[in-house]
Amino acid sequence: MKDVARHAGVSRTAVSLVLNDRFDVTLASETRERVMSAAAELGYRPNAGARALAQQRSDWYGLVTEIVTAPFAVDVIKGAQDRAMADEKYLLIASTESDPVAESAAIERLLEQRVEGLIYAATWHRGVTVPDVAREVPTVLVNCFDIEGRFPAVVPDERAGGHRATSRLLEAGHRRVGFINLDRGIPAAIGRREGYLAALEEAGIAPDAELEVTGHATADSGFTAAEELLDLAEPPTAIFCANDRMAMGAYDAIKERGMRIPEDVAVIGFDNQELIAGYLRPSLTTVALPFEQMGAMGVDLLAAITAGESTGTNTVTVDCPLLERSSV
Amino acid sequence: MKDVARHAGVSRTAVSLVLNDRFDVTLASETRERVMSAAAELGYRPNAGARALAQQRSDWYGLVTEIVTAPFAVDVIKGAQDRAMADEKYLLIASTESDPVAESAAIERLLEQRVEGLIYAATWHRGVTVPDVAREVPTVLVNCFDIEGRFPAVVPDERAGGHRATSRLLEAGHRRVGFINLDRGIPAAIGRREGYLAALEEAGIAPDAELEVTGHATADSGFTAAEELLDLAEPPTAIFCANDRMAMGAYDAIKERGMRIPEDVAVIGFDNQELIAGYLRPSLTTVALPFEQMGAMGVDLLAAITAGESTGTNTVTVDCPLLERSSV
DNA sequence: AACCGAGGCTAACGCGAGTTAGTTTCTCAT
DNA sequence: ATGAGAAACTAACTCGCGTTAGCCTCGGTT
Repeated sequence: MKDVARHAGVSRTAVSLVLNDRFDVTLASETRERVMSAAAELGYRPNAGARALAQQRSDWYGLVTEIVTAPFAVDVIKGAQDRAMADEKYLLIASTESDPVAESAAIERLLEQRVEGLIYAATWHRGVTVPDVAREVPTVLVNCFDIEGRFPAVVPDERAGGHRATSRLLEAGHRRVGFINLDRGIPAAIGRREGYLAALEEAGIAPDAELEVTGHATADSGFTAAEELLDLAEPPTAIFCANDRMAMGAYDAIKERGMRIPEDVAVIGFDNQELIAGYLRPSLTTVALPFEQMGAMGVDLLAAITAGESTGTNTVTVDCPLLERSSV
Repeated sequence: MKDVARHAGVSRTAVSLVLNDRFDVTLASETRERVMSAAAELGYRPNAGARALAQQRSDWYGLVTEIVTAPFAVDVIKGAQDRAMADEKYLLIASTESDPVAESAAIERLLEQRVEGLIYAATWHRGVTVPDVAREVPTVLVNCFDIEGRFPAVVPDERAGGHRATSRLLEAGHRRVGFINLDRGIPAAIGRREGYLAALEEAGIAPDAELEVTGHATADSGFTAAEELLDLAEPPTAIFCANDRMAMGAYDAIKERGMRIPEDVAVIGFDNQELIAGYLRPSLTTVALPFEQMGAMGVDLLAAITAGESTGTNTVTVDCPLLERSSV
């Protein structure tokens, strides 16, 4: 900056004023131009760190997530990143393996970088305990919620998603809709089931306990669960699988019996794992978890909080859209 | 820091010396302790930005990658992140959509943050053109190489991977090994084919052009290609698919004919996309692309370069391990 | 008694910016 | 001719920290 000043024949102050578009201070437009061209000529690149020091703000948010090769994490990162960039903010990403100690350490490192806020994202929707240090700056949870309710959170609307999937099958004319749920207790299992039952009720269909089975989130367990359903005296004509992996197993079970999808049995999944849903044959209609949107929403919330526009510990739910493919 | 100094009754200089473990300067150990406890008591957290300014080094590397949402990208990030953390370095991640303009802009932003080096990672192995600005700092390419050979690169050993996959099938006793390759021209297709042919030759088997077909990286094309192979007068007893998605399609083709995997036809994939390989039934034996390792290696290379230990534009190849599952 | 060196510590400068209080020059109305 | 005010700049301080040169004290030598 000193060089630019010398090159333009002005003070360093002037350079700073010009480069920051400070029009409240009067500078001859001829001077402004001289500075601008000097900066361009010298290839001047401002030092973001020095600016952060002087301005007492870093323009950074920290994103803490269990990267564990989970395909989900990336979408959150991408959503957050894009939104942050639009706000001229940067994202410092810290990956943890959900080891509480390492997690605290990672957050402390982010705090040393003077992040203005934290986004704590989980790879699967659940209650979490956020390290105490996180309270030093505004913190927003994404795809998870604080067990003690101390932080604002952004979570997917599992119930609406389950409702949407089930309704889609009912609209297609199915009356016996099987449901392969996830292990009980987790928010996804609870919410999706509520949605399933609500949709049935709205359609005036009494729920049949026989049609509800539980898998364990794997393709194998989906296979077993689907067999169980197809073995019923009065088997379902459609199956709502609480995740795509189980749907993948269900596909095998259906095909092994020589039945066709969707003609004989319609299938709908949940999660929209592209690699599965997009490449199964036929491609899988499924409900998407809005990771990207949640990431963006997290940044928005953080921005609102740091700007003092929002506060408190409210929870925002994000809609889960249905992606129509060929299995219904 | 000033507060800590006051609280401990020493100068700020002393605090700095203590906190940085500068034992070359003599300080009474009693003083050191007083400073340490004062810092702990006040919950002092150093300002990384200020330190960076004073020391003229940021401890940051920039990681530029396209569409972070590709399942591959995460592993590179994770590998790089973990290795960087171990070196007390931080990673600033910038995602781009492989739009040259946006890419340059992203790199410029990283340079403003004074990153000490850049890692430019691609989601699929290929030649790329890196924006010129990248030359301002040490830059390493990961999973891609500079068309003009100006940058050092870390790439997977496609040939060895293809060789390994084919050999595995030959060892299992197969003599007619089909090969569903990717579209010609890309490094993955070329390398994997070379490995395939080399393995055949070593086993004294003459390559049969009939056994080599081309797909287009999708499950559907894998299905079609597999049908083509199975329709041969003398069909293969094993199929090496150049990626897992095509293997997914091949599975369907094989199963539809009532044949079993691996008893009637063995299948081996490439890429190790967990969601596919791990959940197919039977699970897919496949060759893994060492993304995590390449990310780590990228950081290592960068560290070596900035330390002046390495230089030049050499290309490092990383081995692709075979993951045994149940399809062979 | 004068000198010396080691131990223990700090004043002061610099890193690259933003910001404020002030100075100088010019113009115009009185 | 005299202010007064606007226009056009700049000196100097600050942010939080690392670093160097130097200061002071004290014990031991010659």
